Amino acid sequence: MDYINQPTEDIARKLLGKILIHQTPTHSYSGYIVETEAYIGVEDMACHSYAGRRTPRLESMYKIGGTIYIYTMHTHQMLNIVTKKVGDPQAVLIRAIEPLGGIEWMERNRKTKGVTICNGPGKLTKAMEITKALDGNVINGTSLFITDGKKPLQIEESARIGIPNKEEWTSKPLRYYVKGHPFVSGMKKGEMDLKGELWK
DNA sequence: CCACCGATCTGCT
DNA sequence: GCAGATCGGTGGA
Repeated sequence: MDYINQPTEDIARKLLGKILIHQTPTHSYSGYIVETEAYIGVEDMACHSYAGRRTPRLESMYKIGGTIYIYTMHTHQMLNIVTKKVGDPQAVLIRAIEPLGGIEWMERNRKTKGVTICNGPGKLTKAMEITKALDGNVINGTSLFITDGKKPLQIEESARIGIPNKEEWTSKPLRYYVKGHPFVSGMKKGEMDLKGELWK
């Protein structure tokens, strides 16, 4: 997977279906990525690095594509994969996964069962024990990995979640998800495809 | 030092 | 669909 020499939007699409793996000393967690969002850097009003903003907290975004960037808000950790070259602060936010391995431990970490264990950016990091300790490391370099998985049958686009008052950036279709997948955040029952026709 | 503000989540309408 | 909870990062004084 090339995290440097292609547009962030393309990387966000291609991450759908890939397998995210977190190996802790005691557990192995994994799941298919089913929802992502692209953040396009200094021109993107919704991006943390908008207008070249640079603070200690954002430093990882300025590193090489493939770097892990983890942002904390409202006590939740959010997992991003940095894209592009050094000094071009763009990233893809991983918003939801379909659990594959370590499901019982995910349920224990989240104290619940079913789709709510990881159908949102804060939920999946809690489920997989992903913490700020990984911030600044490179994907596939330490304990967090992304490997090839499946291909979505159909990719749906929409505006990003939770981005009000950012002019045209509020409505740009920079959110991508596997059409009909039950683990996508906010998925309504009527929009779910329960016949399993989600992947190629 | 202190006030402001979310790339959220949950629960209720 | 919307309000409230909740708290660390950030920037101004």
